[in-house]
Order: sequence, then structure tokens, then C-alpha cells
Amino acid sequence: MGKALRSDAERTVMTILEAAERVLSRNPAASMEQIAEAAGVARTTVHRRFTSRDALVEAMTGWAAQRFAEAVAAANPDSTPPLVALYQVTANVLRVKIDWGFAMSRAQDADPEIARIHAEVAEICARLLSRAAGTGLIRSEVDLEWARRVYYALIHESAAEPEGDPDAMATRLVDTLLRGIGADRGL
Amino acid sequence: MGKALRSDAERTVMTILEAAERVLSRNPAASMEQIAEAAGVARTTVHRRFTSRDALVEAMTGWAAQRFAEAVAAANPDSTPPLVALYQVTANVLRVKIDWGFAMSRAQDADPEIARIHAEVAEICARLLSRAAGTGLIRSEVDLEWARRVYYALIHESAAEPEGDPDAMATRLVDTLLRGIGADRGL
DNA sequence: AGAACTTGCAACATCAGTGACGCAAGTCTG
DNA sequence: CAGACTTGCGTCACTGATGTTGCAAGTTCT
Repeated sequence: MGKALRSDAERTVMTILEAAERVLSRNPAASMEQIAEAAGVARTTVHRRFTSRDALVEAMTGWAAQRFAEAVAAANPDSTPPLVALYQVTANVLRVKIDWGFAMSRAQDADPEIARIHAEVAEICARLLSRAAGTGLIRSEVDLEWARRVYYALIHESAAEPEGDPDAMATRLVDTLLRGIGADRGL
Repeated sequence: MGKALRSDAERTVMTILEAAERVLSRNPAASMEQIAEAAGVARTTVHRRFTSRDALVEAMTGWAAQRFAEAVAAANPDSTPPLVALYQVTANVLRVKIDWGFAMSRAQDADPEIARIHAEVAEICARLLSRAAGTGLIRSEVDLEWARRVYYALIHESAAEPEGDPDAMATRLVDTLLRGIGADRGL
């Protein structure tokens, strides 16, 4: 980590990151030129701030991973009652995912440090689901790994078309996750 | 549509399509070179059979869309009882999606004709869900467009990690779709 | 068998995207 | 205010991917 950047440079970096997310989420193959244009900045400036294209994407995924981890941690997923935590985590994560969908989708083939953050979050999520199963919130015959995958898939789908506020989206999401779309049939 | 191809050329085309799916699903930015290599064919041959990279991808999406439509139609989704049709459609589509995941994901920004096929399938799916709601299979307060999105998302997630036979996957999927992962709480 | 077709190979042309540099003009910061 | 930093612009070099062509060797079809 070189020197601290001057305030205007810091602002430029952030502007570029946001523009890159906007452009790349629409077209993952977009050029640096298009990103620079969207950021209202010269192409050379982008190259000055980020050594390479990969470095830019890496910076994006790193930033997003950070916010992702914060969003999950802020919901106290290990100490709050499972159902409450589930809502809270969902709403918080949706807020991040809506703005950083592309960056978050790139976590797998990124820096090991970033992959670690995501793995850690995944584990927190697994623990939360496990606690939920323990309190009878989740049917005992449900495979928890499958449950986690479904949860992630619903978040992904939900964030793809933001509508209304994240809290309402979270409510619908958790409701669907727990009850599905079917009618409650007699047992 | 030029002349009919000779049998060996026809085989080559199919080999390339399958190799392209395999390669591109792992790395969407893979080069023609890599695709040719995976197909066990010279790069020039790929270019002979497909005018451009886009043409190749287009051919893939077209082929996949065809099989997709067939898979759905084969389940008689408009005449079979909703619950049966849902299982049947799911199993059939999973079989296609497992092998043509990349090609199917490219339907949106493809040829209008291909987009039309997918739109038609989506409508069939919407009708099926509507019938399911009519028979009380789906809770009345559930938004059917959201239901369709969730259904698609589950298929996508399921096909991402094929395990066991498609029928078992379909069973788990439909179960999750209708009942969610939560316990059946008293009403 | 013979005509028509297909493929691999090698060579070539092109092009878009990437990345680097220096300089003049503008912006921060102490 | 003065020095340090940042940016836009023009320019250049480089690379990898794309797409084409001609020809010799092999395959299909009748």
C-alpha cells in the first residue's frame, strides 16, 4: 500500500469503482474505455489508479466483499434469534448486493484473501441455518448445504430486479425461503 | 440456409457446439482457439463452420432453445394436472439445462427468434403456475411473476451442481419450491 | 472409382483493447 | 502562496484474438 492518496484522487478512485460496477454489471466484457467514460474520466486516469484491468476488478471485489462482510456482521447473526437474524441479514445483504452485484459475483476467481472473506460469510450463514434448524425453524430433513444454496439463489434473484425497499424484499424472500410458494396442506 | 452439410461436417458442427458449451460454461471469455482445441479440431475449421464468434454462440443458444422448448412441451404442461406437470417439466428442463447451461443463459441478448422461443416457454410456465394457483396448489397471495422467477432461480441453482439423477433433483426442487425449507407451523 | 466435399496446416492481414509516457493545465494542502 | 499532486490529452508500442486464403491429404457419396 503506497502513500495515502490525496482527497481528490480518493474521490476519483471511488467514482471509477462505482462506474465500473454499473458498466460491468450490464456488460462484463466492457472495455476500460467504456468504464472511464461512465466515470467521466480519461482512460489514462483509470490506468493510473489501477495497474491493470484485473487490478480494477480485484479492487471492486475487495470493496464489495468488505461491505458484504460488514452487512452480515451488523445483523449479529450468531447471537440474535435465528428468525430475526435471517431477516436482518437478508435486508442488509440485499442493500449491498443491489449496488455491487457484479463485484460480488466475481468472488470465486479472485484473490485468495477475498475468497476467504466470502468463505467466512458462508460459514456464518451455515451456522445461522444450523441454529435455525436447532430451534425447529427449519425442517429437520432438509439438507443445510442445499438450504444455503437456495438462500443464496433467492438473494441473487431478488437483487436482480430491485423493487421497493430492501426490507419489503427481504420479507418476501424469507417468507418464500421458509414456506415456499405452496399452500399449507394438512399433514 | 445454404446447402445441406455432408454427414461428417454435420458431426463436426455438433462436436464444436458441445465443446463450446463445455469450455464457455467454465470461462465465458474463452477464445476460439480453446474451443477448437476442446473439440479436437483446427481453429480454422471452427471459423469455416461459423462465420464469427457471435454466430457460434448464436448457434449454441438456438440449439439449446430448441431442446428447451421440446423438454417443456414433452411434459404436456397445459393438459396434465399441475403438480404432475410441474415435476415432469422440472425433470425434463434440468436434463437440458445441465448440458446447455451457458447457451441457455445467453437467451436474452440473442436473436429475436431465440428470444421468442424463451418468451413462449416463459408463458407456458406462467400458465402452468396459474393453473396451479387455480387448483389451490399455490397460496393465493403469492405473486405469480415472483413465483416464476423463484422457480427459474431454483432450476438454475440446481443445474449448477448436478448430483444424482435429474428426477431426484426435480423432486427436491419442487419440494423446496412449494414448501420452502421451513417447518410446517400451526396456522 | 471419381467427383465433390471437408479438414489441417501455415501464413497473412486486421483490429480492438491494454498499458506506458511526457507535458501542460488545473487542484489540494500545509 | 508555493510546492506537490492529479488529471486530460496526444501518442506510441504491444499483444492476443479474429477472420481469410490456398493447398495438400483424407473422407463421403453416388
